[in-house]
Amino acid sequence: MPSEFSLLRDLLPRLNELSGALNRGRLVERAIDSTGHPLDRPAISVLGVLQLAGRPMRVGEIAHRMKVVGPHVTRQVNGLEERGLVRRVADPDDQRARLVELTAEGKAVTERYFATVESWLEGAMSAWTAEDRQALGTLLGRLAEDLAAQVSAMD
Amino acid sequence: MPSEFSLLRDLLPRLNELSGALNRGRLVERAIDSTGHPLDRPAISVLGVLQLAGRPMRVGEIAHRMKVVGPHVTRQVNGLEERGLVRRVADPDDQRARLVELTAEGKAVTERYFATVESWLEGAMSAWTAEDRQALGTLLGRLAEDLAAQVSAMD
DNA sequence: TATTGTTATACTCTATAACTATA
DNA sequence: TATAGTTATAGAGTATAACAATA
Repeated sequence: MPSEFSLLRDLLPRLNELSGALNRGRLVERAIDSTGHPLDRPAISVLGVLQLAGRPMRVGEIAHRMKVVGPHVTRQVNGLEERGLVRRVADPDDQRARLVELTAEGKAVTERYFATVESWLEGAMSAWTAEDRQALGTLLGRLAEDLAAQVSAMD
Repeated sequence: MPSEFSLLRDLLPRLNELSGALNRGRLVERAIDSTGHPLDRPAISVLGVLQLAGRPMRVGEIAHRMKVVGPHVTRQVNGLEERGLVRRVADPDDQRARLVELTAEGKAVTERYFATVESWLEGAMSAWTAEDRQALGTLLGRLAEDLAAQVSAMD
């Protein structure tokens, strides 16, 4: 009989391969090329957070979603503002804070980026059934949740 | 009816959450603490490659498996050698090259690390059925493969 | 005094370039 | 001249510390 399924031997290497395929293929970098702006990964990540939120956000809020610290977002926003992709506006509720919002060009750039990424994913998974897509999404979500719970339990 | 399953909305965020859960929890760093050596991620990665291969390897071979360039591995091996976790021995087949092999202490450290990681994975996934574990492994492997093929097709 | 954000600095990981030694 | 490895340097990404302004 075949030896039992092992998380260490059978699951961890798959996770490594996946992250390798994403990095090695420089998929993010190629999708950024399609935007016409020389952005880097954290910059496009800021744009993506704003786009998905669909509203202006504080620096601290963006940092929280990206799981990074504030100063890092400040620097990215500075660069994006210089390029005219975001602007800072006053926060009516708190004069200490300002809100970061996408400009029209920023929105267009982000939409081009997302469209490119989606078309590649569709290309890679064209042979997948709807059931398998759904199953992967569900299982991945569950793993992320269970790992987060495990981490909490360890603290 | 519910809107259709979207790779962009339903799969990509799950991948992000997973990588977030792994990084945010600093799982690798905690597992390293269990080894009793102040190693960093690339260093433990070199040890893991050697352990999984089960034989001495060339620097270039290690770099290939880690998907990084040679000089990076050289630096890691230098550090590991100073700590007595690996040693360099002559390659009988090619005098230009040397082989990197684990010392007894290096093996012990790697085994402690792997055991810790596995116990956490087991803890996180204790409620998972064997079928779901297997399904996730299979689907992840397939996704990694299909993405790699997509990248090849784009070159 | 607590919180939001910024500036300045430093650290980790990985890459490129130039060089040495052997094939 | 090609290949394996090393040394030195540089860059991207993110963190910590110190500070300013407002609550």
